[in-house]
Amino acid sequence: MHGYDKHAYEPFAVTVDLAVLTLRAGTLHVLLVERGQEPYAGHWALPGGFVQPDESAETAARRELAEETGLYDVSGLHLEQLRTYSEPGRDPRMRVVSVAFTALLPGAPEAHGGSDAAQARWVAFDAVGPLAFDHDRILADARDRVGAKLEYSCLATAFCPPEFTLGELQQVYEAVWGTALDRPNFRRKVLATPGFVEPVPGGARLTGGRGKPAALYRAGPATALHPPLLRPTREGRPA
Amino acid sequence: MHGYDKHAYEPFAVTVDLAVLTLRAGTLHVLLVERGQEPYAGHWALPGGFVQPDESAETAARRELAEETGLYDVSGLHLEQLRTYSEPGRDPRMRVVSVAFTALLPGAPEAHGGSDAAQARWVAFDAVGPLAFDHDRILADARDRVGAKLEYSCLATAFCPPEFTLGELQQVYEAVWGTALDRPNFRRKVLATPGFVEPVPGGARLTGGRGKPAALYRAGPATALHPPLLRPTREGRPA
DNA sequence: GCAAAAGTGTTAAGCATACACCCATGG
DNA sequence: CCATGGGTGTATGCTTAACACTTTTGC
Repeated sequence: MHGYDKHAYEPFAVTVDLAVLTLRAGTLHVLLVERGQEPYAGHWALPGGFVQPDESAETAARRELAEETGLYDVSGLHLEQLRTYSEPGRDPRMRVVSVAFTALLPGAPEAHGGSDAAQARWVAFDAVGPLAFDHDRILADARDRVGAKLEYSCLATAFCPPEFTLGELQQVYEAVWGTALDRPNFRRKVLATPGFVEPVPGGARLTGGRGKPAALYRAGPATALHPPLLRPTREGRPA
Repeated sequence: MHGYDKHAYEPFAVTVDLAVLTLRAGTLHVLLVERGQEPYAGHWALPGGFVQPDESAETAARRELAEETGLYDVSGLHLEQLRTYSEPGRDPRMRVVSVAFTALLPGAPEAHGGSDAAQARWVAFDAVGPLAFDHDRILADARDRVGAKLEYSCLATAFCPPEFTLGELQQVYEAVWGTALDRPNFRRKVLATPGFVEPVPGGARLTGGRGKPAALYRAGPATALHPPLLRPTREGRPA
C-alpha cells in the first residue's frame, strides 16, 4: 500500500473536536455546544469543525477554539493533541475521522457563542450528561490525560492566569484529581522544583476575601516535573 | 461548523504509519521499508498504508503490522496510537492525514517483506538515516513516548517473549533509555511492584551461555507502575 | 477576638542509591 | 579456577507524609 492508486483509498472527512477545560469556582468545567441539527439535534457536544484544505489539524483546532470561546488571542493558550477517533460508525451519515484536542484555559471568560448560532456553555464535569457521537469517551480520555500530565509536567499553570497564588495552583490539582492535598507539602514540592513557578517581586493578593494575602507567582520556564508530583495513593494493585 | 454541507469539507486521504520497535542483540531496532515509487523512491520509510472504508485506524494499523512483519498472529502485540500528523505539505502530491502508531515486538522475527514487493528490514536506531516524508519526526516522537512510558507503565514486558529473565527486562530499559542501570536496585524495584512480573515456578534459563541460570518471569496483570521507575538523573532544569 | 487563609517547622517512615559480597555455570 | 552473569545484603541520604504551629487579614 505504498503507491498512490487513486482508487486505492476512500475520501474521508477530517474534523477536530475540542475538550476545552477550565476551572470555575474551584471545580473543573468543560465547554459544550448545543447541536442545532440532526443527528443529535438538541444534544450537547464538544465544539469542533472540519479541517480546511490548507490547514493542519492544529491550526483548525486553534481557529475553532477562537471561534467558540470568542477570545481574540488564543495564541498563548495550551492546546494539545489528545488522540484520533476513527471508528467507522462514529458518525451515522458519513465517514468522519476526528482529531481530538485538549485546551486549557485560565479563569474562564463568560462570553462565548462564537461564530455560528449554536449555544455554548460551561458545564461542570459532574453535570455533563450523555453527549453526541463518541464525545463522552473523548471527554473521559481528556480528563485522564490531563490528570496524568499534572503528575509529571508543569501543565497546571495553564489553568491559571499570568499571576497566581500557590493556593490557586493547588486548587487546580485538587479539582482535576478530585482529592485534597496537604498545603504545606504541596507548597514545598512546587517551590523545590526549579523553574516550575517564579515569585512576582512585589505582589500579594487576597484570595478568599479573608485571610492573609498570598504571594503571587508566574509560570516558570520548566515544562517537566522531576521528580513527579504523584497523586495520593490509589493503592498499588491497578488492574 | 456543525452542519454537514457537502461542500464545506474537502476529502482527505487517511493513512496509518507504524513505528515497529524491537530489541535485537540488546539494542533498539525499528522496522523500515524501502520505497519503490516516487516520491522518495529508494528512500527508507516507516511501514504503513491507507485506511480502508470499513476500518478504524487501529484495525488498519494491525492489518499493516501483520502484512509487514509476516506474522500470523499479531493480536497479542502491543499497538498504541502515537499521534496524528496533518501538515498540509507533508505529502507532496495530495492531502494525506496520517495516524501514527507505535508497535512493540518481542525478540524480532527475522523474516518479513510482507504482501507488497517492498523490501523491509530491521535497522538499529543509531543507523537510521533520513527517512521519507516526516517519518524522522514520527520515529523520534515514538522513541520519546516509549521512553517516557517505561517510567510509569509496565510497557517494558511488551518487548519480551512470554517468559523472560529480569536481566532481559533490564536490557529493555537500558536500550530504550541509553543508560546503564544498577542490577540489584532494578531487580528490587521490579519485584516490589505488585503485578508487574510473576515468577514462573520451575523455570530457569542460561542467558549469555555462561553464568548462573536466571529465573524466569511472566508479565503480570498490572499496567501502571506506582511509584514510577525514573530514569537516572537528567538534571532538574529541563528548560 | 475569632475565623479564614497563608506560610513555617519538625519528625518519622519509606524509598533510592551505591556499593560489597555470594552463587552457579561454562570453558 | 577464572570469567561471566544471577542474586542477596546493607548503610547512607533524600523525599514524602502527617501534623503542630505562627502570621496576617476581614469582620
